[in-house]
Amino acid sequence: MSAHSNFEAKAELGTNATRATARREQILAGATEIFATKGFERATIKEIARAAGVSEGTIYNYFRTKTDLLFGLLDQLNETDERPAAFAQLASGDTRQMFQAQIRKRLEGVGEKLPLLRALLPELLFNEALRTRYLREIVGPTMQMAEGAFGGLMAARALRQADPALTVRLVGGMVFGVLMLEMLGDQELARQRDILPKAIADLLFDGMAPESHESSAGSGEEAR
Amino acid sequence: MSAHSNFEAKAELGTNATRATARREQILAGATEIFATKGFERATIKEIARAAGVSEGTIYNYFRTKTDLLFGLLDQLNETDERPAAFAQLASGDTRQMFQAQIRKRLEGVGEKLPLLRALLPELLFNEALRTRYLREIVGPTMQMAEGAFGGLMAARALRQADPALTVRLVGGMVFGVLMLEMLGDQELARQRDILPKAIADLLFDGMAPESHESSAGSGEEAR
Amino acid sequence: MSAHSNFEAKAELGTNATRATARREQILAGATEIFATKGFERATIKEIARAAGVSEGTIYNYFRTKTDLLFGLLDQLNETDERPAAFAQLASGDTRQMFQAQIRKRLEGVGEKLPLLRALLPELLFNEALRTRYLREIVGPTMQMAEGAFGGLMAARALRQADPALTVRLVGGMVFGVLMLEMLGDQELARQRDILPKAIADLLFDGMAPESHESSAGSGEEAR
Amino acid sequence: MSAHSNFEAKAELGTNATRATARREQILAGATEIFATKGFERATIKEIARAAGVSEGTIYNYFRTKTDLLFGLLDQLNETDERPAAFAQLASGDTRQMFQAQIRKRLEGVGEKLPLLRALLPELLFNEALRTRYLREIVGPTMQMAEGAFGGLMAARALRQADPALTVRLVGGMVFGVLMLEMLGDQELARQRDILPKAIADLLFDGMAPESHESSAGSGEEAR
DNA sequence: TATGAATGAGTTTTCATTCAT
DNA sequence: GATGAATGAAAACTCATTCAT
Repeated sequence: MSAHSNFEAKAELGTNATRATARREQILAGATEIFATKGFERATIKEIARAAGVSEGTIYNYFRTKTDLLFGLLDQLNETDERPAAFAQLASGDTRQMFQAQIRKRLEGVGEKLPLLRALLPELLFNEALRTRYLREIVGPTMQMAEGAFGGLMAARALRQADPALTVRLVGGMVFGVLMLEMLGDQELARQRDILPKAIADLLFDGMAPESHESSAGSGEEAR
Repeated sequence: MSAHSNFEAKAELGTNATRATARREQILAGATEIFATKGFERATIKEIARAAGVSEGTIYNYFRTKTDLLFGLLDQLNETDERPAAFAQLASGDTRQMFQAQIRKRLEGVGEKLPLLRALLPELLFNEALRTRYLREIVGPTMQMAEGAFGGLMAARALRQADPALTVRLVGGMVFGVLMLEMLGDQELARQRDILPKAIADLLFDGMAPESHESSAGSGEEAR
Repeated sequence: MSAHSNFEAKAELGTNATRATARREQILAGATEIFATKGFERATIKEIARAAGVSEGTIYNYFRTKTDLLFGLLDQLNETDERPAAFAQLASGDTRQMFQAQIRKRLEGVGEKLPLLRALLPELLFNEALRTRYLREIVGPTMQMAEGAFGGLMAARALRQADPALTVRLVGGMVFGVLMLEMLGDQELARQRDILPKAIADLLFDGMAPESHESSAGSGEEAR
Repeated sequence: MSAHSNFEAKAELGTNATRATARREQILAGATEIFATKGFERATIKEIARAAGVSEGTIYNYFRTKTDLLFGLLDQLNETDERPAAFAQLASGDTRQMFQAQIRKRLEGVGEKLPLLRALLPELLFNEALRTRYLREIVGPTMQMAEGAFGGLMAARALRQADPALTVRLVGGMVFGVLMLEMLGDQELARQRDILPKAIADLLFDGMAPESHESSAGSGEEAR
């Protein structure tokens, strides 16, 4: 997204109510871009305004402070999320296939929101209020949903017996950590990105039963 | 570490050469404390000086800029590391036990350096030079060593056949990600912190072979 | 005067010409309220608009700049003034009684306009143009009229012989200064506010003649 | 005081302890000058810094905020005050002469501090905290002292019988109000400034007794 | 005429860095 | 070497004013 890509956005604005919403999103897009590039503190309102195609003053008509922009990003993260549907399907069909597909979808979804994550993550470590809201609104619900799905699979003997809460955190942490490693510039991961879902699925399901071993070796979705 | 705990450090200084080194470390300790608490940008030299028990001017006798302090932390991360010895032992004895112990040790080691990590991590995302050095000096060597160890285990059929490079990243990412989740305030992980090494080992080794299954169920180090 | 008390004023407007005038006054009322509360600089057009029940843009249809609002207040001060009649009556009847009554009336009049005064006064010190107009249009005429009245009284031996111009300024200054002391929060004055006119009259007339002494002690209007 | 008159002040600084004090006063002098000229809000830190001969940053090494500068002025007003001695002498000698001399001294004293007053006065109306401190630290003590002195005179029959508290406020208000009128540009007062003390004394003492009348007419201190 | 969103100049304040002592 | 006062560039934020609707 170029720093000037939003300049014509004004023309597209519709009714009075939607204009405000559109303007808000326009600004948040600019903020995401700059925050993700330089981090929250090093980003200046001037830059964000330029990237969003508005004046500095306008930003303050929509967000009370620079920090409010950060919280605005959280809201956006919330809105663009279709977690609910995501895990529901896990329980049906060939579990391993479903799981692998699910992981792939999650990775892609996160990939799209990577800039948003890069923008938020460092601040989450230092801003207590932001962290609390993130935990309550994003991490918490996701974990609960996943625990349910994992618990279901385990009950159905479709997954190795273990503590669902812990397992979910291990898998979630793995996805999260692998993503961070990639953000940090690990080349190997970038290269093998396509086999990642399969590798993760293998790790989880190989422990299930003897026959799962061959499945790991020969079957499954090909890396795209 | 209290903000005033270093005030008397000056008295303990020895020879001329070591005095300078000690002073450097004194300053880096202060920097770690403050960076970890407030992040790099929000930390001020004044605060760091106070935490380190020196004056602002003195800091500039040892570090050219505030950013150099950050790079100084990297050096410190390097020094305190005994990675070499760490993975060497993996190849011998009961692999699973060793692995589990190893993971535990790693987690504890990282735990000690958590402040250092909190201080560095966010900046790694935005400071290209820092990131490059981190990858070259820390991540790279660690990964290579671990790849060697994992590769050895796999060759000895002591670990499930898979791409060692990818496996190492999955495991490393998991440790890393789980740590981040905990830093973000996940309560469940904090509660189960002691079983974590076993859970990770189970995940890795259960996929191995039929007999490993019972090992997962009955054996193993108890949670402390 | 509540911040929302003027919202329905629009409905009461009459002919085209008076509508404009009414709107002007509506705005000036809002300006007075806010200026008096926060001072000229700290008052914002947005606040004034809200207090006046109009939009910011509308204010600029009636006043070219924020400073023009200030000058508008001067005009209002002029209009509400019935100084002419005020001093005329001084020359007749029991001078002391009349004087005392007059002072009381003046104090009450000023009391009503206190917000206006609070709004204007500080700016008078720093805005040369405003001050000049204030002197020419308000202070000057008032002083002249009062000088005439005082001069008349002195000529009629109804008042101690003295320079009328100076005496008027002493009395005017006293009224003014006492008012300021009260605005600054002096409690004693607030408590004795009702006897003030008598005390001032006593001060002025006791110097007249021997018999005025007892008048000071026993007679006179009671404090309400 | 010109905007650049303090540039060489730095050279005159002495010991470490006094340097800080001198720098503080240097800054307060600049603040007084600019506040008195343009008012608190319109004054900018940049201007004050230039007038004080320091950089903007330096001001913030001595005062936490712009408002703190204002409170610093209050402190200065306190220090330069020799009220205590002032009223003590009233009780002795020819009361009227003493009083007149006292008023003259007060007027001169206030004259010196006129810039300080101009700087503070408008803000006193709108800044509650400032006003409270001003009342407690300046107005209150002054009034109490004067009440004592006036009460003493009245008890000694050297002054017309009246409520001392109210009388003090009338006289104080008169001095204050006359000063304001002069600040507002009244020419008459500027012209008669020298006779002011006598005129005020006359007003107060003529009400005393028959023989005081001639004193008012023929005697007394000549205008300088 | 009335509206209120948009603008950007101008303000206070912070803080890395320098340098005289 | 050590100190910490001085500096001024740069940032967040405010608000009078404009102007399209």
